[in-house]
Amino acid sequence: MFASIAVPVPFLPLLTYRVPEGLPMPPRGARVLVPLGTRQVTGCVVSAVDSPEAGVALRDIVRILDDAPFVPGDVVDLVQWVAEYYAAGPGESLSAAMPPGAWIEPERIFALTDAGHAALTGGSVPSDVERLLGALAGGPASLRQLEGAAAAEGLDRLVRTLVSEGLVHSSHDAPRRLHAFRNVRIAALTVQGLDVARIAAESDDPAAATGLSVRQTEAVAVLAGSAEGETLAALRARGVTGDMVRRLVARGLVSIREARQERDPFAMSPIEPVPGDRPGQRELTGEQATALRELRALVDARGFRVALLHGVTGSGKTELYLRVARRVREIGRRVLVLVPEIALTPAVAAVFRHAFGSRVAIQHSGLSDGERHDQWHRIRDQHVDIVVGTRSAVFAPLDDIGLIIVDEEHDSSYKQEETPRYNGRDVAIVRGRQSGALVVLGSATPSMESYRNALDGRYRLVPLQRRVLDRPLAAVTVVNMREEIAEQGGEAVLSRLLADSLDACIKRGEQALLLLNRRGFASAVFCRQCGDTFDCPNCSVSLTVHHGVKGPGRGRCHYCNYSAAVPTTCGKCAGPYLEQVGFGTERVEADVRKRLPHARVARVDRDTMRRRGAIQSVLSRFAAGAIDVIVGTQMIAKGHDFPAVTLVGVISADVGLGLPDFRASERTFQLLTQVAGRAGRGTLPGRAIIQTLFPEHYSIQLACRQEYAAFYDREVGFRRAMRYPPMVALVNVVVRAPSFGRAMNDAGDLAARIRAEAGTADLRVLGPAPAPLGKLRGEYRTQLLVKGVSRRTIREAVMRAVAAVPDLQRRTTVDVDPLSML
DNA sequence: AGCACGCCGACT
DNA sequence: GTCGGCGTGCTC
Repeated sequence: MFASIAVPVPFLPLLTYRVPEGLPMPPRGARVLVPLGTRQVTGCVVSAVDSPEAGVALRDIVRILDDAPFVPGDVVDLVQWVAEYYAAGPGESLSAAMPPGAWIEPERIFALTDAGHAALTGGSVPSDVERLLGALAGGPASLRQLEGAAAAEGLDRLVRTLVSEGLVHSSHDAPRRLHAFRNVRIAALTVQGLDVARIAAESDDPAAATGLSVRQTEAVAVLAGSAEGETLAALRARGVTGDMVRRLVARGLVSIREARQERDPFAMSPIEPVPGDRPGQRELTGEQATALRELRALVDARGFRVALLHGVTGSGKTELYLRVARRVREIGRRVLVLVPEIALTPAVAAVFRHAFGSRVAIQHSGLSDGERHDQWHRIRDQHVDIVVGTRSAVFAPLDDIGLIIVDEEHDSSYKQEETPRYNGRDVAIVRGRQSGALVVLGSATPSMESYRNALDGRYRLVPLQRRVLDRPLAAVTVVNMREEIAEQGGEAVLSRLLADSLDACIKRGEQALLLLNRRGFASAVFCRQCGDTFDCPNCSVSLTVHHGVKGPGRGRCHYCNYSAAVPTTCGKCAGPYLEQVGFGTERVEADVRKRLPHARVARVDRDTMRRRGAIQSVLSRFAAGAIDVIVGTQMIAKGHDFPAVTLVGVISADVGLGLPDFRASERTFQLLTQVAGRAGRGTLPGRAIIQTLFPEHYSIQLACRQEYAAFYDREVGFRRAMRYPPMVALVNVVVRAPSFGRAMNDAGDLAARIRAEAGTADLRVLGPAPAPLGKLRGEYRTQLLVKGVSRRTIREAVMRAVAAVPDLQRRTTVDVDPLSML
């Protein structure tokens, strides 16, 4: 018997291992311990193999870790699809579906051989060898343990030498735990203990009646109050020490059992739906009712179907999600809800939790490993009917899925920017097909891909064109910043209109959001004398000036985190005329504070929101009215519902437009539409002010008028003319090398090979060209864009070309359906 | 990704 | 002379 195993090592294909005599064939999805080189790693069974290919010496499975599937079979299927489609290894793809703690790697253990003992007693060895052998004479030890005993310098090399000389033997330790559950110890009274408790309770002098000490009698009384027992930690809090418990156990009055304790993410930060907004109870608009009827019919049909729910901001999509989910539960199937970044949009999770209670699990990267692990196991053990999570939740071990919701389906955070470079939305569709589910893609600004599919009839288009309660859309004003600069001079951050509106807004007791998709104080520093810029030494970007709390500020690289003090004189010509140009959120915050000293301002970006839960705290203070203005990056544009916000200011709509990316217009349109939708969600009318240097740009114009269809038509024409997605399939290939020349050469070589591999297929290779980030973390990067009709053809040509050049594989990244070209 | 091997410059 | 840097190949 043989098994095909996925191991968590990049680029490695499925490997075949022998199932040793006496062991059963492990089921598909079970984890096994296998030897790999000198290591022992966890692998996952993908299939049984009858007759392996000749040519490789097969090794034995060391141990079977699960006798039932760990990863469910359909998730293994899904992962295999991901591996193939996104040109990633089977093992690294499977890692995306694994809970924390699932990959167990036994440590290497070293022990003295007979020859080692002899060498130690013989005494004719160098002192460092003698010390190491001496440390091992006490018993086997791991490298970490040896570090304490022998010199750490060159330890691994020395150990390796001794292993090859036969003085030391190497093996692997047995994994101690196969799961990362947290166990707690619970103390409870035994039958005798209950008797004693009763005697104590009936007596005037309990201690004398029971023959125990006063303290022990108290402890018995405490335990008598809880039939299920108490955790040792809880007892300690009530003055019962561990020592006392031990004494009572010795007398046979108390027993201790181990129990699994679930780490509940909801317990840490209880989330309630926004008060005043009772999901699931509000009466539906006619449009919502029609949409609901359609979606319910698709649920009842129990077949695979994709619906694109195109609803303007504030049209009540969440309400619909909830009601469709209810229907799915009524027919006994399960629901998967994907959201872009749950840490930023707890609203959806709260709504589902509120409606469905404890049979809801959440899965996202903001959870601790322990919480994520426990949630995963709850799902797999069928304790959950609804999973709400970010992109990786698409691999949740949930059975019989009848509905998959992808909220804000256009959002770029569905794309994973490391291998496997999958798009959660697209994987969701594959999963829906696999389990015969309805997939609902929801967005006010659908991606070009999804809308095209809807127009072509592949997806059912379900429109929601009106806002609930017929609330009007925000009135949008575009401010031409060129005129503003002419008036104000220099670098205008806040236009007069925005500053005045902000002032008036706060004076009325209302709230405002200011958006700028760029962090820091200033974007760059340059010398007016020689033109030199203050750049990152490792990456091809200028350093961003950050001020932190006080002081002159530091330049920081947003890609590699390099940081240096901002110089006062030019590093090249030593001239004193350094100028800071461009501005980010820190500068906006400072300007708002200066112009509106009475305003209570908070900044929300990656710099201020490092701490876990920091966002929650700012958002709840904002909701409570303790903050007037939030200045932030796109973090604040997503999903939140703030009824008291009546003014939204976009400091610069041009940030995204400058990027060398064919999706720049689409992104700008989406962001502006979303952010304008943040204003006026309560009873008060909203207003949005958009500052730009290009007031005529179609993204900006059409976003202001919320004209999605017109934007789509315009943009699709551009994509067709330029042969970009969704009109063609696109694969981005980035080659890294220690020098620019080598990166260019290798990429050129690769381009020629891809063209040769493709043969007559309809395929075009653009490049090589320097990647938009030509240098990153000290490596030079060049790029090929491969366009074609069939992804399969492109992928196969690229894969064969890469494989043909030795050593290129580890320096090449293949991105199928890239979302960002950086 | 590890890990081993092997080549080369930098020291005692 | 060895020590230790890192480029290259291999992992059933």
